[in-house]
Formats: sequence, C-alpha cells, structure tokens
Amino acid sequence: MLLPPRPKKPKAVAKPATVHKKFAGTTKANIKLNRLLAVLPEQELKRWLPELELIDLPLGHVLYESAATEKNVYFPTTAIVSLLYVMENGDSAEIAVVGNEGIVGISLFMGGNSTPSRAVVQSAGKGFRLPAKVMKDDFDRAGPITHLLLRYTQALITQMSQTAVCNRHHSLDQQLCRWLLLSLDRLRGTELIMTQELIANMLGVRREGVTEGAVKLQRAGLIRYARGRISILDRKGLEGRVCECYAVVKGEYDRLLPMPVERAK
Amino acid sequence: MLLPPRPKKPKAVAKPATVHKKFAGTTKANIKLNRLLAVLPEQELKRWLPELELIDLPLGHVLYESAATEKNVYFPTTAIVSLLYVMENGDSAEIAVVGNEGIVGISLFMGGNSTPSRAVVQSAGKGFRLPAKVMKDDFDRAGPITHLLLRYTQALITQMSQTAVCNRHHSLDQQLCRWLLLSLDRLRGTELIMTQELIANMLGVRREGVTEGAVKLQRAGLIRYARGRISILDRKGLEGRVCECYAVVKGEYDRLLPMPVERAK
DNA sequence: GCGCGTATGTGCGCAAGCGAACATACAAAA
DNA sequence: TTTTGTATGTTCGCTTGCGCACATACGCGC
Repeated sequence: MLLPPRPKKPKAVAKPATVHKKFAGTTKANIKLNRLLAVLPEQELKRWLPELELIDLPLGHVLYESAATEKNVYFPTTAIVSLLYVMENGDSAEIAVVGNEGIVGISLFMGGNSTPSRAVVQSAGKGFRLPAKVMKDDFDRAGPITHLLLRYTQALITQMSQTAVCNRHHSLDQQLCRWLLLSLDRLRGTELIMTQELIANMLGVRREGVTEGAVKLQRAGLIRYARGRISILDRKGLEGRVCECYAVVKGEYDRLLPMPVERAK
Repeated sequence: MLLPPRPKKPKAVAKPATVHKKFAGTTKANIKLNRLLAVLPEQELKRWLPELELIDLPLGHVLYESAATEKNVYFPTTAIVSLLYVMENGDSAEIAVVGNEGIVGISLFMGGNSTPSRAVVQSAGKGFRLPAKVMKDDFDRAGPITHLLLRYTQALITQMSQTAVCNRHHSLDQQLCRWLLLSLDRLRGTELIMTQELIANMLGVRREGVTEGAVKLQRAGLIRYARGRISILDRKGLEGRVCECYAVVKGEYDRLLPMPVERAK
C-alpha cells in the first residue's frame, strides 16, 4: 500500500535523445537492423527514408508519457524499450518490451494517440525516429504496411497477455528467466547492460528478489554478472528454467512476423 | 507447480450455440444492444444485416480455442465472454473480458487468425455471429469500420495491460472488485449469475480466496449473494474498494469508443 | 419432505515474496 | 590512496495466498 510517496525509484535519467548526422550509407545499413523496417516494401521505404532519423536512445529516456500524445514513432535498432505502467504510488510494472523487432507507438495508428502507459529505454542503444504523420498516412492506405503493423500489434498483444498470465501464476525466478530471454531476443550478443535494480523495476518486484534469483542462476552457471553487466553463459539452461510463457510469446512473434535473414542464434 | 494433471476444474459445459429464428424486428432491436453494432454506419449495417445471426451463448460455451482458426466473429449483446489463457497444467487466467461493448475475434482482422488464448462464455446470454469474411472485407476498406475496430482493439489492449499490472500489484480483494465492476459494465442490471468457483477460475486464484473476499463484501453490505447469484447493492461502495486499474480501463473504453445513448448508471 | 449434488464457509500449515535493515564489494572520482 | 557512491548479498519477521481437509447449507428432483 504505502500511500506516503516513497523516495525510492531513481528518477529516470532523462537526457534528451540526440540526433545523428545522417550519413546516407550508415543509415541505410542501420535500417536493416530493425526487423519491421527491414521488410518494408521499396516504395514505402523510399518515402520514409528522408524522414527517418537515427537517434541515440540513452538509458532511462522516456519516449512516451502516460496519456500524452507524441508526434513520432520509434523503430529501435540496438536499444530496448519497455512499455510500463506506473501506479499512483510510484510502483511500476512492465507490460511489454519492444526491441529491434518492433515499433514504439502503436496507439498512433490504432487511433487512440495515447495510452495509459509509459515507454522508457531499458537498454541504451539507437533507433529510428519517424514523424507519426508519415507512418499514419501509409498505414491508412490499407497496404502491406498496414498488415505488417497489425500483425506486429497482434504479437505485442500476445506478449501483454502472457505478461498478465505470468504475473499471476509463475515464480519470480521463472519470470526473471522469461525477462532475460525476451530481452536477449531483442538484442544482438549475449550481454545485457542492466542493473538488478532496474530489472526489479521492470518486473515490479523487489530488487532483493531479483538478486536472489540472479544468485541462483549464477551458481548454476547459466549467467555471470557484475555491477550492471550480465553475461549469458548458457541460453539453453535458461530456456530449461523458464515458464511456458516465453515460448508462447516467441512462437507468436515468429508466426506473425517475417523472419529476418539471420536468425536462431 | 502440480505437474500431475489435476482432476479439478469442471470441464466447460459445451452445449452447442443454438441459432435463433430471425424475426426481422427482434434482430434489428437487438442489434442496438451491442455498442459496436449500434454505431455502425447505415451502409455497412445494410451489408451485414443478412449475415448477422442472433445466437444463444450458454455458460461455458467455447467460441475460440487456443491456436485454432474460427470462421466467425461474435458481438455479444447480453452475454459476457472471457478471453483466457489455459496453462499446460490446467490452471487458467483471464486476460480480458468482452461484453456488449465489443467483439470477440480481433485476430481475424488483425491478421493472425488465431491467438494462444481461449474465448469462453462467462455469463450466459445472447450475441450476434457474423462470418469473419464479411467483417474482414469491410475492415480492409480502411473506412469507419476499420477505425472503430482499431480503437476498440486499443481499448482491449489497455484492459489486458491493466490485467497484467493488477495481477502483479493488487490484492485478491481488489481484483475481485475490479472483476465485478468490469462485468457489471458489460451487462444491464445489477445481478451476476456466477459461482465463486467460476470467478476463481477467471481470476486464476483459489475458490476459497474468492469466498473470503465475497464474505467481506457482503458483510460490508456492498453485495448479496447465494448459490451463484450475486446482487450488487452498493456500486459506489465497490468503486471505493477497487484499485486504480478499474478506472484506467473504464476511462480508456469511454475515451476510445463512441458513447451509447444511455450510459452512466 | 428426503436426499443428494452443488455452493459456500472456515481453519490449518506452508511457501513465496515483501519491507526493512544492514553488510559487503567494486569503481570512479578526488 | 582515500573517499564516495552504487551494485550486490543476506537476514528477519510478516502478510498474502496456496493446498488441503472438512463443515455446513441451500435447492432441485423424486
């Protein structure tokens, strides 16, 4: 309960996202890093290209605030963004996570223009920013982009649903595994830059609980970590401990979205 | 955990939905009972009318099975449908609830054609069945129906998200209040036909837990109940005990969807 | 008006996770 | 090198909800 506002929760590091100079080549190569942009038809890509800006997404940067209308959508490339709900008392809970497979800002084409949740950069990196109007215009043409975005949205819905299920029925340890695996799937490599405090905030649990879970995973030789740097040593091992929720979510993303060229690490 | 399959959970009463004779007048009047159908533009309604069938939706009837593709969508009028995920061990958790404000089967226009969840009639009543193809054709025209359905979907997403949040942070008592209020909003009247066992299944908690919560509410004079019949005596009282999740969800439905003629009971 | 099935009420011991308090331990700044 | 701040590790008592085992109690069918 804790009605008196608590002094915990380090306030988000809200450095403004900085815009990159657009080196044409770099941009084009980077575009392939986002799975939605990567499968964009030539025609649309040509329209979008002059409007796409590769920007830095520093840890803690808030892309969307609850109930606020934004003017841009984001396509993460190397960053991960959490959609989370912040309660009246300051506690939070992650609803879903978006990485290089997706887009942040579905409410801008779904029609509501805002949501009760917040979008925060959970793992620093880069992503493309696109004026919402540009995307909305193409979305409203009822073409391939429309269908791509709707299928992505359905996958996202599955992730949200499964978050609800997992929150209800599974242990903190299992949820930690799910969270690590979902994050890994949205990054290249096997390392997460992420303190346990932050993970706890995302999962909506105590930091101590995350520590206990992490200790078990480290003792089992599945991960190694120190001061906000987590290395995954045994992905299969994690998959052996995770609840069914992870497979359900991954299965739906694989089913609903076009496969990238390289996959299945 | 309970890996050995348990004999509990009364299997769904799966009487087949029966089709009503279509008395033109009756049907037209009933159409107004579903808030989405009620705001359908004349033109589309004319197209849909010959295809809409008012059917009985008995308690426990399964409209969609996990991962299965259905050929129809449903617009509940007096029934309530739960979207729930059934875990490998048989436990379940409700993801969202759909009543006279919505449509069951969004995956049929979102493009995935199926979902990992199940749709079950939670409160017996009636609803309209429409061949998915009819709806999809209009959806793909990028007209008013498209926008209506997408806004509805966004409201549904909010409900799912808030279910995740609520599952994480709020007490069983609060969740029970939320569930009662959400169900009430989707029915006319102040009575729910609903055993505590069934509520427990929806919330994914023990039946005894629901009993304890119900006892408190009854002692406080907010509800009265007996053998599967719950009367709400003091709606304001319930609203005083519910967590913020209820208001968030209701707020989004009100914001995103056209108001019905009569409202705010 | 008897009996059985279903719905509800209650108590018990247990485990997970919480809040709080504190003990390291590492790393960058001074 | 020392200091300071941040990240992680550990313990303790407590609450919630769980699984289990029963005890009613209501109502429909005979």
